[in-house]
Amino acid sequence: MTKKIKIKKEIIETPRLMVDIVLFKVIDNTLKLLLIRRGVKPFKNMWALPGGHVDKNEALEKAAFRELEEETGVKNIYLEQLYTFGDPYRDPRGRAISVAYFALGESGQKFHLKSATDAAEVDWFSVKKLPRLAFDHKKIINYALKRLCWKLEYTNIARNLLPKLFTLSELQKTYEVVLGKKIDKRNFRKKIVALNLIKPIKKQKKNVAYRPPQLWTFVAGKNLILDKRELIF
Amino acid sequence: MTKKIKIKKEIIETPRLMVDIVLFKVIDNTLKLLLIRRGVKPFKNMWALPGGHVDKNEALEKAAFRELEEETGVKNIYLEQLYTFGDPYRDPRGRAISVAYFALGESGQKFHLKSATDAAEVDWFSVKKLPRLAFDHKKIINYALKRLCWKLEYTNIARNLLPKLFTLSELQKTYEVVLGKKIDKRNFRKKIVALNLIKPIKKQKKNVAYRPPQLWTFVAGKNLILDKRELIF
DNA sequence: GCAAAAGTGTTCACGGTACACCCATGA
DNA sequence: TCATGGGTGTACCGTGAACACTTTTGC
Repeated sequence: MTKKIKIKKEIIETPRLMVDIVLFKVIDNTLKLLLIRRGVKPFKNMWALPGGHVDKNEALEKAAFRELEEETGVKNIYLEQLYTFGDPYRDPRGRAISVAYFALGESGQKFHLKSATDAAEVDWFSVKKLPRLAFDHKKIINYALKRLCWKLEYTNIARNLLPKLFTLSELQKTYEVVLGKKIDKRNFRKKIVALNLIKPIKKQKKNVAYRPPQLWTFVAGKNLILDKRELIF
Repeated sequence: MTKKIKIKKEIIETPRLMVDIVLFKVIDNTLKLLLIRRGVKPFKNMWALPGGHVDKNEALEKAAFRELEEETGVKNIYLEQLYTFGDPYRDPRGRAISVAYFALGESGQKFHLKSATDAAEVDWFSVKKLPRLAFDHKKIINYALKRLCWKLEYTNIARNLLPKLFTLSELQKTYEVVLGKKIDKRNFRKKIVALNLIKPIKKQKKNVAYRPPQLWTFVAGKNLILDKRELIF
């Protein structure tokens, strides 16, 4: 070890700080998330969440965006902080805490997945068929899944899972896939429309071999919490 | 091997990791929180949240308990993680991120407040009359207040603000003080009792100059999320 | 005309809210 | 007997859930 390290150690012995990102996306009517295959030790060749170290003067969120793009090529997504995992033994290399981020990609959006030195492979996995995961990433994912389900029901976060224009059936399908349950079509439409979060646009979807559906778009340009739960964030 | 050392070197360039604690308690029918007057620079003599550095191999929650006790003498409280604040310029000494914790003390509980070298003074402040605060602590407190209001309505977290035995009026008062609004007595009782979270015990409160009230206690030994919101955590 | 998804209303149960009076005790 | 907080019930409204048929298009 160099002298520099020694000095730093004396000043403040602080844990390493990292970010990990759980990126969800609905693909083929399935809720999927993005994983990388680790190209380096520890857990080499095992699947893990994209993530890495926070730079000395880098905002946490920026580190999350950067690591995601470096390791997977993904950018332009919705991102919010999830929870900070700090178990002293969660990383075999030594103490490291991870600020986990929760991210959503638009259903239609094409990502140009690319791998990197430390991410030998990148791929989408159904949340129902996850491989064994490195570190405590399984725990982080479970937490993210709960957050996603909750936010879908009590916020307009679905906007980040859908393209600008969509049909009510597509919206409903998104809810069903994420929540893992069937929803009554009439009740769903009534409720969603009553919330005034989406509005119909003049166009209809064309060239479908059945009655052309109305296209809708989200009204507000930002993410909202519905009713009293505005208190949460 | 050389490579390994190189990685270590990079890792050392990590932000400092700290914890801050927002401890709430109801005193004299007012929602208060615990602050320290800083005994050291920066922000010397200014009021701030209790908190400090996380030790190299210390769990985050443990660091929060430790710092709180060291700086204020307070122990045996309810604690949960709130949010991680990581703005690069939040600390004038240089990059530091803070994992904020949210804590609750029992209304009757006596704390032996004591000051320390870095906490020259310790005191409770009404959330409505807070002094100017060091760092971004005002922001952290606002966030904690929202979390508290929300959790009070959708979880049984009130258990941590009250002593083992309490009257329904005391419970209602706690809700009113935290939420900052009057609640109808009959509706409150109906709702609370219907939730089956509390049960009456045989004893009544004695030596009061009016009809002696029934004493109640929380049923479950742990903290719960009510109804569908079990999804959140 | 048929396949395929779009679109549409009513009924019922339950939880939230508004609202006012009598009760038990100590002084 | 009075002052003080304790304790109780009913009526109304809005939201959530259950449930089935007609419509519009492309082929």
